[in-house]
Amino acid sequence: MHRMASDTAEKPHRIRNISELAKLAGVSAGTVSRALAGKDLVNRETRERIQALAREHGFRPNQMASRLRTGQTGVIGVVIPLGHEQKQHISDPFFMTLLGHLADELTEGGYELMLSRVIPAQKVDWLERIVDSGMLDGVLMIGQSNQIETIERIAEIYRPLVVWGTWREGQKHCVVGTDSFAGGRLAARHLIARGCRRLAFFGDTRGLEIEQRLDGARAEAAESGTGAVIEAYPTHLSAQEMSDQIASDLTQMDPAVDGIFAASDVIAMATLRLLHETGRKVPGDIALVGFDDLPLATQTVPQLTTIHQDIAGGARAMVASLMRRIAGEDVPSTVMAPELIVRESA
Amino acid sequence: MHRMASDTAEKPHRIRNISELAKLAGVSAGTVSRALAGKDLVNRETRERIQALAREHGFRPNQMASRLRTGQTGVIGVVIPLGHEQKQHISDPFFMTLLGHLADELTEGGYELMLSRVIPAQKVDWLERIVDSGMLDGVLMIGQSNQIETIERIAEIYRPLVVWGTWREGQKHCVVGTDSFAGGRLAARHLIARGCRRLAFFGDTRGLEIEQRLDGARAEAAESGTGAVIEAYPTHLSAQEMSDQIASDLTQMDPAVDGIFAASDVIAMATLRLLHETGRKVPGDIALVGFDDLPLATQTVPQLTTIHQDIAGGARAMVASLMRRIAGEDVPSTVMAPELIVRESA
DNA sequence: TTGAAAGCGCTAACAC
DNA sequence: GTGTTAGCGCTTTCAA
Repeated sequence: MHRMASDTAEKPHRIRNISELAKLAGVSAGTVSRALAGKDLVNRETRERIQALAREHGFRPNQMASRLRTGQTGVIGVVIPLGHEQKQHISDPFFMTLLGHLADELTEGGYELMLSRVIPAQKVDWLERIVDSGMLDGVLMIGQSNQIETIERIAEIYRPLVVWGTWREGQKHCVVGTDSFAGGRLAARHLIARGCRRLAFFGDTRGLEIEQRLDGARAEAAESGTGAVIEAYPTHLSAQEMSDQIASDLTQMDPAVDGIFAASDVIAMATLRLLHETGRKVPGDIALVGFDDLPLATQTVPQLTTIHQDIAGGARAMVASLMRRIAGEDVPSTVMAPELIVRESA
Repeated sequence: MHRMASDTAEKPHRIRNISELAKLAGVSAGTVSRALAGKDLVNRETRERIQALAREHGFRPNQMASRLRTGQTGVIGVVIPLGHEQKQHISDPFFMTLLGHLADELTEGGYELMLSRVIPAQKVDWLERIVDSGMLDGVLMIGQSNQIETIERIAEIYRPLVVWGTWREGQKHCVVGTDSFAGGRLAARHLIARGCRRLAFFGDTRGLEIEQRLDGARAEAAESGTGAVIEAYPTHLSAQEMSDQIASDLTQMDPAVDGIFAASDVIAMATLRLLHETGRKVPGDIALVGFDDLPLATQTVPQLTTIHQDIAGGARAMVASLMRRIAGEDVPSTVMAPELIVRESA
């Protein structure tokens, strides 16, 4: 019944496009376009009148058309390739944290974010499809997975592409990431320094970054002159499988293992729980170092000693590099130094 | 500039649009369009020749143009409004898990996903801007925050909108979510059944869902006839502040508190650690129930007893409802039943 | 300061 | 089967 009141206002027929608004305002479409864009080529009075009219009718110019016309999409693609581990969920906390920061940065820069979670194995030309879609001003990739060749190939012909990941000698594409090898060294050095000699590495080395973390740790062990050794255990990335895998690794591995380097905080957290269940004290019986320094690393019992990656800074660097590449500049890769954060688990 | 040798193809000059390809193939643009779309109106031989040519030159039709023309964007907007808690990061695990599932569902349905993280306070017409952008076939919202009025207003005029959240009597917009009130009841009932009488609730009740969880718990306590009482403590959502807040709540609250209902697993996890630090055993000294049943709930020590929300099922329901709304159907809200998962913390 | 007109690249109705 | 044509809704010269 109170509804009647609102009907007294003449039913504002919905404006569908700029020329309908133009007709209403008694000007041409061009003028409306200019007015709505806030250009000062149009008379201030006319401009404000048109803007008011648009607001009143809830009209907003069609972005698709505008973008087609200008050739600028204002959209950045963020893609997460799931190459070697299809079960890996997009909700992987590290990716999500990075995605969050990316979203913040992009939004701030006035860009929209188009998210693709792709399984490269399903389509050979997955990346071509994305960069050639005509919908994107640039592409940000989270993780290289096992798709380095594809990335290199596309990077040759598509400049506005920046990838999160570890840098490798001689590569052509622009990456932003932490020095995984150095991170691995840091972890092993800490473990060895506190007396560990038989180390276990938990992680899926099919990914380049993880492989380099292991390589770094191995290099450190070898050069330590302590005779410390590292045995690697492949770890699946999906939650349940990871748990099962770690549980079985834990029972089957050499009981003399006194230190574990987990390739991520998520793996470390699962390991922590499983260790607790089998009655082994951390760090008393076994020391444990994680990787990433996610927020959750401070919430475990004991808190995780881990290798810090500057995720927010990385996101900023990715977006900054991408912007410069969109502008035509050639931007080199960014390698950030990892940092050991000593908490309680090692 | 003159075109000297056009046919010898010494340099694979990049094809820029459909008519360039048409010229190359010796057909019209229309035919190329049809061929590339795989329509069987064109001669199979011609079609294959054109497709081969396109592949050879790495040509892909401009999506922006195609979408403008057809009026179908193939893009779904996923928006996360950060109303009452601007510090809440997009990487909130619950949102991210839901987002992951949404991405899976949408990708499967052939849709792209455009992600917006918005702070409604900064722009009154934030939702209008999104739905009127002309870039989206539909919008999915994760969480209602304190923006119910805005959502209701837009839902009246924009049909393809589905929101994750709790359902409230008389609302107009389409939500998919768990019955928060029932979830609150479940948590309180369990706590009371195991003997707790002085309960604390940790959560930010400015969000409708959280408020209803508390209401449900209070209703259950009142009806239990046991004299159980619940005191609520507001909790901030950003990681560090949350921790500090809980720490101070824990020291200041009535020492007789024997059960805690945390509004989310993330809050529960932080509480667990803080309780441990102050030497209180869970569930021995204090029982603890979380909410959400995120993967991390199984990785804490002790594992979290929590209220399960079917996130994957919810994502599926959201996408399904949205598709039907896009098709013009009117789809009612979906309320899923919460489920108590008893693990170790209570 | 404004209007007219020419597209951006693609699709689909209508010819032939 | 394939070509022609007329836009989708907007921006931007070019004129006036």
